[in-house]
Amino acid sequence: MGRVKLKIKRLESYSNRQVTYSKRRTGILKKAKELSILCDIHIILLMFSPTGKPTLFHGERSSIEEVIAKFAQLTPQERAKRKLESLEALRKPSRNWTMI
Amino acid sequence: MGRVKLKIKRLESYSNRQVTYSKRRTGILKKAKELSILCDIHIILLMFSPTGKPTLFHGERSSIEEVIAKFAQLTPQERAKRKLESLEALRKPSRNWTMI
DNA sequence: AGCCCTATCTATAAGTA
DNA sequence: TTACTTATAGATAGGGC
Repeated sequence: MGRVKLKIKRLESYSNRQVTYSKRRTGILKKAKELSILCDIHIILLMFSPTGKPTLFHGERSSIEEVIAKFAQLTPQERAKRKLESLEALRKPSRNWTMI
Repeated sequence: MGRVKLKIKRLESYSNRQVTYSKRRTGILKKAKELSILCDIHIILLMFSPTGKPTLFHGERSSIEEVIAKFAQLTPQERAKRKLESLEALRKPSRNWTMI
């Protein structure tokens, strides 16, 4: 969608990967938000920049735990039992996150 | 991106939400795949159709467990210890999933 | 319920300052 | 580099089968 048609393969230049990530991150986040609103659905988008910085998007209706539990088709009982223990770390503050 | 500019709000009609979901799902999956390849990054996209059918995309380099563990900044040791127990259900077969 | 079409809107690759 | 611009490629809303 630019001046030139890109081949979809790993960009050679690191700085190019950063610039492209930055631009496309904005775009895909917008798409995820629009989709979640228009169609009233649960959605999770989790991605890492080339430098390793994570971005998490989830719809307004749901936390990441809820969506993943839904995906795993856990019953509420199972969910409570397991407590989605491994995901609790996601709630720890003071991380280099972008949470949306 | 169509004949008319859509207002980004919940679509009134259920059938319309389904149709729009189907179209935009294709689009956002393509974006996720392109981003993961171009920028050589980890990414997870998990979404549910209006009927509740889940779709999971993850880059070729990583499983959902790996990406989420990375996000949670678990060490390999922690990861092994916890075994990401709650996510094991994701591996169960014969679900109504689209895994990509 | 899909699957094509295409006018129209949107994202973005390079370019520019 | 940090934005901003814009020509162009890409996504999609509504319509037709």
